[in-house]
This record gives sequence, C-alpha cells and structure tokens, in this order.
Amino acid sequence: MRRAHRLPRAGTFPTLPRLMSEQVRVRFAPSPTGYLHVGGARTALFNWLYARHTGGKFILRIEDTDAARNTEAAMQAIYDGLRWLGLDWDEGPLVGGDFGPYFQSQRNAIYESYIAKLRAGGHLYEDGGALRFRSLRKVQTVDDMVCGKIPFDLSNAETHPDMTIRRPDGSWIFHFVNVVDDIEMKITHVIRGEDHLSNTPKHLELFEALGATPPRYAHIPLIMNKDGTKMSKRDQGAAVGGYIEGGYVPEAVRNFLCLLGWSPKDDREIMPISEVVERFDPANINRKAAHFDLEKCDWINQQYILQMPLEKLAEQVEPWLTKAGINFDTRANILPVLTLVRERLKKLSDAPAWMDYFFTEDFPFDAEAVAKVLAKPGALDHLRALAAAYAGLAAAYAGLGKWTAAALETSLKSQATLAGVKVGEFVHPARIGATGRSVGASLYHTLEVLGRERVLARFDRALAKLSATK
RNA sequence: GACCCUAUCGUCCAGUGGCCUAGGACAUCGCCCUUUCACGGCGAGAACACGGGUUCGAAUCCCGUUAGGGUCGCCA
Repeated sequence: MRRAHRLPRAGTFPTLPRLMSEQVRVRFAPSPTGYLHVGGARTALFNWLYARHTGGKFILRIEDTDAARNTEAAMQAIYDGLRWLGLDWDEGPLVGGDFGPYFQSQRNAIYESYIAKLRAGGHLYEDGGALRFRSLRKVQTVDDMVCGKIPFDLSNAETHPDMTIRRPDGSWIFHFVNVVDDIEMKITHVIRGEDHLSNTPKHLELFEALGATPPRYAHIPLIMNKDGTKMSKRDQGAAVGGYIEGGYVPEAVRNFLCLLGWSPKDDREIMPISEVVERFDPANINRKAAHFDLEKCDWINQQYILQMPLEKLAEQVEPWLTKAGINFDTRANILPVLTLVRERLKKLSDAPAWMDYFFTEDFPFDAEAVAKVLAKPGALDHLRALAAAYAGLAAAYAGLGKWTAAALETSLKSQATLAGVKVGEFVHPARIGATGRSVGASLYHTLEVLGRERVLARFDRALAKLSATK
C-alpha cells in the first residue's frame, strides 16, 4: 500500500529545478553526549559525502539545548571523532561561518523571533506554563530520498497531540529549534537517522506555519548490533573513540562505514575516499537496518595496513611503539622491521608485540617454545653449529654486505645437510635463539635485518643461558 | 496499543519480471604455498521469512501473516 505512493528513488532529487541554482547545504547536528556513536558518525559521513559530491557545504551544529549535557569534554568527543575520520566541516564550531552561532545554546534571540512569528500566526497556546504548537491537523506527506513518499495523517488529536516547543523554564524543545536552525542556516538536505522519520511530519507542520520551504529529507536506516539488538554506548564498536584507542586506521573505519547501508553496486569494497565521493548517491542508500560486523571492519583495517605506503604506516605505528616503551630511536629504524611484519598486523596496536625484540637485546625467551624446541636432543648442538657457520660466513664476507637472507638461507641449509637433519631442526632453534619466540616473520629476513653482530651475540646468549639451565 | 520503516547466506552488500541451478565480501571449514605465524591462491558448506495472488514466467509487483526496528516526551 505504501509502495504504491512512492516515487522512484533514483535520480529524483538532483533534477529538482530548485536545486539547480542552489548550493547544497547539509548539516550534522549532534547533541553532546560525551561520545560519538558510530551511527552518528555514519550520518555525519553521509552528509559529508553528499556535500563533497555536490560541491556543497557541510555544516556542524551542536544541539546543546540541554544545559546539563553541555560540557566541553562532550563537545571534544564530537570534534575528535569527526576529525579523526577526516570529516572536515565548512561551517560550525572552531571554524565559524555566516550563519552562526553554531551552538543552539547561543541562539536564543533567533528562537524568540520565531516564537513571535508563530504567535502572530495564532499557532501557539500555553499549557501549564509550556508553549504548544497547534497542529495544522491535516495530512503531511514526507517525500524521502531513501524511503519514498509517505503520507502521515495528523488529523487525529488523540493519536497526534500538539507538540510542546518550549518548557515552562524557557528552554527549547528539539523539534522547534531544529527546524528554526535548518531554516536560518539555509539547509537544503537533511540526511539523518531513521529514528526521525516519524518526527518529520511534525517538522513539516512547523515549516508550513513559518511559511518556509522544507529541505529534502533522507532518512537512513539505523545501525544495530550484529545479533540485531540495539546498539548502546557500551557495545563493541559503538563509540568512535574505541576505534581511535583500539589501533584502527581512520581511513579503514571510514571505508567500512561507507559500506554500511550504501554500496557502489559493483562489489568494490576497498575504495579510496575520492572514489566514494565521486560515486556517492543518497538514492542508493539501503532501506534495511545494517547489523554491525566488527570482524569485517577488522579485515578492512588489515587491508589498509597492507596497502598503505610504508612511510605512512610507520608514522601511524610509531605512537604505539612509543606507548609500549619500545626505544626505536628514529623512524628510519622501524621501516625494515615493518616491511617484515606488516602482514601480521590486524591493528596498529598489534605492532609492539611483533616488533619489540628488534629493538632490545634483553628480550625474554618464551618458555613454551624453549621447552618444545630447544629441549629436543641435538637442538643446542644445531644452534652451536649454525652460530659457528654464521660467524664463518660473516668473517669470509666481512664488510662485503653478504649478510643477506639468501646467503643465510644457503648456509643454514648446508649445515642441516651436513648434520643429516631436516631444515626445520636448524630453523626453529635459530628463530628462538634470535627472537626468543617461535612465531614471526621469515627467519632469514629477520636475521638479515637484525645484522651480524646482534645475531651472533643473541645466539651466544641463548646458548649460554639454555646450556646452563639444562 | 496506534502509526511508520524494513525483511536475500551467521554478517555486509549485488539482484529493480526471464541472463538466478541467486553473485561478491567478511567469518567458518578443507587443500595448496611455507621453517613458524601470517599474507596469498584454490575450493566447500551457507540465503530469497511464511501464505495467498498478478503473470506464459517472481527474489524481484500486489495483499495478508509473522518477525525486527522506529515514533507517539515539557530527550535529542
């Protein structure tokens, strides 16, 4: 029944005549709650994408009519989250603009003037000290870019009571200030969560009573937990701050969010944001609520780590190494190590665990690995033989740059042949001797990066330590 | 309760009447590569919620049921 009333979605709004001469102005209007929810972040992202796609403006407006929530820290979480995701705003807090102030708490005079307008039009009445808007009592049709045309019958006062727009203490209610600000800030398109869809007919009444043309609306589906339950603050992946602290690459999270409810229609997934900006079309936004899959986000994150230019990766990994107390001295030192271990990193925060033993000689030996490998008969002898061979290798080619992965491999393999054992009998003891653990990047490359002196010293140290305990 | 939105693999998406014995990705499982862990490659299992229509033909259109979500605040 609903579908019969819907207009085709594709291409409906960009061709509207009024938009041809009008620059797109969209806004993200969060209320400061102390954190930025992924759903909010995606709403901001879609607005930003639309602004960038059309060459319009992306505006940030803080809906802080609730004084109790209006704290600097809560505001900061919004700024930090948006900036981290690379969603720069053209007008709003910190950057200004021609339609400010961009905090509702500072727009009292404007709201008063609109109250006067409504009062003059006979649209208001008082009820227990509060101000109520007298509904127009007719059908309001929401023409939504995502959901199509939806008529709402507001004629029944029982089911649709007049909305309150101002409390007895003079503070404002969301519906009213939201509409006033959208008029004042010349907002052309409102892209917001689907939870506002049922509020929209009320907003339309306000626009009508104020004699203003409403913006175009696009209500995007909500984001739920993977199991379909509602996502709340504490849930995994709910807060943008969690990604910042969790070692995610901002571009990866943004890429993931782009794909939650929107699709380029051709199976492309890892996409540079410039391509998304180019191809983004609100008409292609899905109508079904998306369930949040953090594992897929992790995979995308890994893809970004894999594909990022090495220098850039180093830059992003650095703070994590510092935080873990790893003394890498200069960024140049971490580049060769990163080359070896990057395909093992799912998150930036994994870096210290894979890299620490490259930057200290005082690394621990993994007890389990030692018990499993070096305790085996002959293991220490193999290591001893290898140490001797490598020392010889080093001496033979001293200073000639022959301490290479290839040379080390050849040498190790011939030692294994000499001893009449499988290559692994040398490889595993060598890895533990040089790194203290049983897992890691390619052994020969690891040894190459470590360098002759350190490898030989480490073998000696391992031999001394493990022979003693034996 | 009323009104509104939604319904394809466990999850994200593709599919807009015939190209669908339903495609891709994550996850899962198997094999290959390999000194380990990964990366990578190959392969497998896995879905059109249900019931009625319309039509020569329906995942696609219509109706209903069921399920999920949203709104109905002097929250935003």
